[in-house]
Amino acid sequence: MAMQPEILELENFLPYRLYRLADDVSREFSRIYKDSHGLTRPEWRTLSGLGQRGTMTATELGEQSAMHKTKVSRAVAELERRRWLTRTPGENDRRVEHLTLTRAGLAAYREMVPLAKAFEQALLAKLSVNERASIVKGVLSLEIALDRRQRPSAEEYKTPAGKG
Amino acid sequence: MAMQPEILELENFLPYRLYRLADDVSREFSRIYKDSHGLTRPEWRTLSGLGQRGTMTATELGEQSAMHKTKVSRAVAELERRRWLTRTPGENDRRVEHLTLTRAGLAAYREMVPLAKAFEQALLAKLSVNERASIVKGVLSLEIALDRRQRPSAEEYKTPAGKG
DNA sequence: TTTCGATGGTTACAAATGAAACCAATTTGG
DNA sequence: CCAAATTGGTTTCATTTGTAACCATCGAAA
Repeated sequence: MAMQPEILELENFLPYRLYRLADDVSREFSRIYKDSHGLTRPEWRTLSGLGQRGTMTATELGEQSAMHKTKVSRAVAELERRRWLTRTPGENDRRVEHLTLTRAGLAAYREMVPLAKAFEQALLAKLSVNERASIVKGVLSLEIALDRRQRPSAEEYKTPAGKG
Repeated sequence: MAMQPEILELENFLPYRLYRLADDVSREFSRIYKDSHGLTRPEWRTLSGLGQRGTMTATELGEQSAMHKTKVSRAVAELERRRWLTRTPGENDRRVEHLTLTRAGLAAYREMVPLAKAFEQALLAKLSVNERASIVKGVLSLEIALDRRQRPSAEEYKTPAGKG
């Protein structure tokens, strides 16, 4: 075996491929909230988190949607400015603020959820049944391996609107 | 079917999970080039690309490693400042610059490649054989679905881009 | 009570990023 | 040959991001 210097093939390097893939998907998806409402990703995640859970504090939001304190803080400030959410001081603990979507915020959320789901379905629809199973299983296993998994359910990725 | 407003579960939303996963992996991996040499990701990719292919122009580098012009430009400037690469004006076309790693740049590259490979192996080693197959297959299928796949093999890069 | 250390959240500052303007060399179409 | 459009690459400027410092409140301990 020749001792030629070891070469790393960037195009086949998993961290690079994952990043690139996620970035492409995310960029594509961002149209949904960026083009329609001019939201940033942290803002979208905030809206999404509150729409999903109803009420959270900034810290909880950060945990749920994997955002740093400062991102949460700024996103919340912007959504408040738009009057898409309100802050309610905690009764027991005055440091925390309970965040809730306003009617307007909820409306925006409800408008975007179907688009988001459609996006995901369209993406998965480009794959075969086996490939769908693979990406779901693969991603989940890596999440577990990194001990970063939040919720384990994978049942939802079965099939987009009919088999095949 | 109840008419409750549609909820999106962020934790199970593929674009979000992909992004988060890639971000975690990438952040973890960045120690290898950040902690040891203070490189940024664009700088690492530049080093990696040139180490792999030998010589490229800035445009080619951007294509290979999915970086915007400006990122390439700045990364190249920094690596040049470190004397890790040199620019050679194109003979036929004086707009382009052929970039090549210096001895020092190559040394850094050779030092980091085994670490990068070890990182990838360690990551994959946390998965079962089936899970490994799944993530590889799943990622590849999505790359293809997005039509973003680069070449899976470096065999085709043997020739240094001589026209025709 | 007072003090001290943690915690929730914001802000200040520096670095990284992207869009667009820009410069220079090159090609194209008269 | 020349003017316009193109291309390779850099720079400027505004935005986004992360780190760290910061303010206020809280909980525990003395």
